[in-house]
Amino acid sequence: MAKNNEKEFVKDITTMEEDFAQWYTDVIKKTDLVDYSPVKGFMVIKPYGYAMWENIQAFLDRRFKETGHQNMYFPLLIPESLLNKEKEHVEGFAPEVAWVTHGGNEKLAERLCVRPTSETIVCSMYSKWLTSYRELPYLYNQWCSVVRWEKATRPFLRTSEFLWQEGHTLHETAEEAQIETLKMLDIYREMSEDLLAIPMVVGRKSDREKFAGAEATYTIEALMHDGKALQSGTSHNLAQHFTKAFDITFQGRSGDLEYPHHTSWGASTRLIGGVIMVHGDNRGLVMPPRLAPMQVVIVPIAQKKEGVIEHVKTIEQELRAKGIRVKLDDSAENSPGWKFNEYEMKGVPIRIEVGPRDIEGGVVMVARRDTLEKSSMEREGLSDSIVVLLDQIHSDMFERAKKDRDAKTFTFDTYDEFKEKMTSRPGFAKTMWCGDSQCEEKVKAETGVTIRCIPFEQENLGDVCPFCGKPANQMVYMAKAY
RNA sequence: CGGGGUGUAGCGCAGUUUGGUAGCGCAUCUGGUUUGGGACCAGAGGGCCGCGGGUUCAAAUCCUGCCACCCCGACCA
Repeated sequence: MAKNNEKEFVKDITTMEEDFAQWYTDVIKKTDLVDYSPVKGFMVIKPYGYAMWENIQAFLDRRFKETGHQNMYFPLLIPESLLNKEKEHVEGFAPEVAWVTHGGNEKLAERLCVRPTSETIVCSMYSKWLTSYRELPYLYNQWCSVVRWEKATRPFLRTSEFLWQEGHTLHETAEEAQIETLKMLDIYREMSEDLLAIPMVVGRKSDREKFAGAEATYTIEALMHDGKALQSGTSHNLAQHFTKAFDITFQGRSGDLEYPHHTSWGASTRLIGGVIMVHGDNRGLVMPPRLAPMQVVIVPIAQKKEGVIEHVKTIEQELRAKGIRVKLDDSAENSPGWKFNEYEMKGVPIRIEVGPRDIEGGVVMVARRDTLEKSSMEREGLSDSIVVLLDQIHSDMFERAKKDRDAKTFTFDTYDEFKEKMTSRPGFAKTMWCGDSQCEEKVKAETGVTIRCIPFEQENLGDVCPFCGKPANQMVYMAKAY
């Protein structure tokens, strides 16, 4: 058998080393995850991409419900007057909202914005509903899409419309709201690690980077292959900013009227972009097994030979009975070689090849997408072996991603060293920081690097801010961001 | 909003410099042989060359206006 030739396999995909942005575009197009629509920045998510989103939804939705949340649905359109009620919020979002100005041919008396996020419409409804502390907490979530008129768009990473979920909760006390904020952040971290196999840096946003209208924003941040960071989920403690602006009150235990404490949290289809850029390689996608729409593909060899199809069908049924998402590709149109390449590009975690020789020997050939290793396995007990292997692939992928992230994480002593390292080998920079927004702004203006996160897991790297020389008592992660 | 690029068959592209029958690869269809890393042979179909105006005997090609998308920056999940 001919040795695999790298060039032969990547003919359709630009290599990451050559041009990372082009690699990303090639991968999503060739693997049929999305297509561009007639409207700039709006994309069609095709079945293979949407199945990834469905698996993310299923994981999160289950965890939301396990933690007491219920789904509901709020309207797409928000009157301008509502959007304007919270000052910081409207300043943050006004530049990028889409407006509806006409109904049919009639000009509307008040224009309506297409939701960029739903805090305002949710709060206006909550203010009608809430009366007593006995009704708290409000634990609601919605699955929907939002629109933000972006100037520069990339499929999944930044689109003008994106799918997400947004949770909106009300609590009697500040302590409860803070607990909720962190609980939901932790569900995002758990989803990322257990489903996507992506290690996250977890912590709080600086004031400059926090959500418009939030008291505090918490975030999970992932590092991509090219050394840029991706904000992958956020949870906001909104305190009483919105509940006061929208006059949401309840009669408390003491009998006095009180404002509830408020949280919101969201994760979007952007996560799919993260999966591609954390795990992908020059052959295309590498799907983490629990997220993969297809976990195993079976490719029969010499399938017209007597008994081959019948044999692979028994394997298919056994795997399916174990709850494995399996596809048997017995189409006659394409050769086995074509199928190998196709499913490799699509990132299917395990490929099983079965031909007359294997049937004879009571084995199958099993190829791992993540390592590209190919070995033979006993036909007897195969489905159990595959279940174990899928879990092994998940943890190997997680560990590999973590190693890659750690290798791209660095410390430094001087601002010049920081600039040099950010240019020559971009990634996460760990550093002490003074806490001054002006210092942060200056670094961003000069280098394009921002504070991604003030991590919960702090380390003591000294007591001076290397950017301005002022005293510093907190460590931050900095990076260029998507 | 600045800089760059691209619009030609379902997809990817050549042809534009120097105007003269609209091409190539893949895909599709027909028949046959194949199948352990993108099979082969023979045949077939498929086009408002982004849109509008102009120059010319003649425009994918030259001039002009517009539109769209992609990439890189500034702004943002």
